[in-house]
Amino acid sequence: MNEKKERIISAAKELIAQYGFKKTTMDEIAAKARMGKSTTYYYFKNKEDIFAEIVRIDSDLFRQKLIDAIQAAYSPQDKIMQYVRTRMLHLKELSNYYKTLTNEYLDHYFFIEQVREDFYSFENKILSDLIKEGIQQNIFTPCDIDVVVHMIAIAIKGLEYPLFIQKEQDLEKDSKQMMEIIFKGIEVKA
Amino acid sequence: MNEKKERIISAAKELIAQYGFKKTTMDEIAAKARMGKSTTYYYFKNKEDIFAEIVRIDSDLFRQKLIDAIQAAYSPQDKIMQYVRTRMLHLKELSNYYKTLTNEYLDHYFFIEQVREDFYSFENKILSDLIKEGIQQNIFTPCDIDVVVHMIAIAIKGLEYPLFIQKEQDLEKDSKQMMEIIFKGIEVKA
DNA sequence: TTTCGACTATAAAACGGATTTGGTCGAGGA
DNA sequence: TCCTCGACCAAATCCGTTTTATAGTCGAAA
Repeated sequence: MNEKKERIISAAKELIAQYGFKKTTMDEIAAKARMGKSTTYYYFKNKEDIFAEIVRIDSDLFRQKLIDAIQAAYSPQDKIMQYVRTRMLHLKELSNYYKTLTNEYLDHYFFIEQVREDFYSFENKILSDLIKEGIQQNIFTPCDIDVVVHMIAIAIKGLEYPLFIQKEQDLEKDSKQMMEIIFKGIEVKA
Repeated sequence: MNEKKERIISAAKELIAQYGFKKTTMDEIAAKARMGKSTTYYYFKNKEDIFAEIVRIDSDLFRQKLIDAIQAAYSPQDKIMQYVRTRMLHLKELSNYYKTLTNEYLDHYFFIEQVREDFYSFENKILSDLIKEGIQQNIFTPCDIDVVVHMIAIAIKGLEYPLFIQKEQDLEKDSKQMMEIIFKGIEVKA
């Protein structure tokens, strides 16, 4: 990516993070990037394209952080726990990306659905592999992996909820406790 | 409650269920209840009060169904499972009540917060008691009850999510599987 | 190849008058 | 005293119109 393109992305990123996609104008983006509005159209097809690029960058960053978190952990339990923890902690920082995934007024943009699906697949693959690994190591009971992954995904949705309604919550602690219960259960062992 | 009041409630309930609180006018409610608009003000302080009463009635109904479900079950596990299952299944039917609890454009009405808090306390109490019961019967491991209840509440939020975004989902199956995992955990028992 | 000012078409905002709507009041009926 | 309602009000909402803002184009020029 050349330097001009980066200037546009950088400007748009800041503006959109602060004012949202709709309230940010191409004039503002161009001004902040120190060029005429028309010039931005030399580098990007349209406004939506700029946004798509920003989301793509955030998405890659987010995934990399998740992968790093997993690799830094050892046991399958710890890997899953770090995955969930990292997911929660970074989600609120990556506001553009998160808004993209949740804000429904963006639904009609074509690429959004793609981004959501891509992340869903990514998450599904990671969790499936970790569960599989755990079963092979005789750490997790043999089970329907898809069901377990689906349940973890639901639990994550629940953990995400306070984020969604902007309620302050100890995401790290909640994530940890939730995964602990999913690992151990609450019944007395026979 | 006298007969006139019931006529107002009944009329308002149907209209609001169909058109929503905002789009339903006092004239319509009065007409459907076969009385002059002014008369409705003899029985209720204002429009909001009518709505509050409807929500209160739905709320009572909902709670009763939950209590019944618990009493029909035996083991603590089954009670909790039936609680969650019943909660999911009836939530979408009680549209007025559910909208009240989730639709944020009602946030500014004072009584809504109260309704939410009341239900939260109710749910908390029920779940706490069931967990406590399970621990006493040596079925659940001794643990921080508040944490466990909080985690179940989060799991419920996650299960609720498809309801919230109107996505079709097998709530009954998901509820069952989720609770099974929370009871048993996914780790191999030592 | 890159930049931009001038331009266009359309979507959104601003406006203002007409209408609707939540709520009050006092007269009158049971 | 309890209940009902028509007439009324102020505020909110609606709706058609005009004005403005904005995304995107184009051709000239550097």
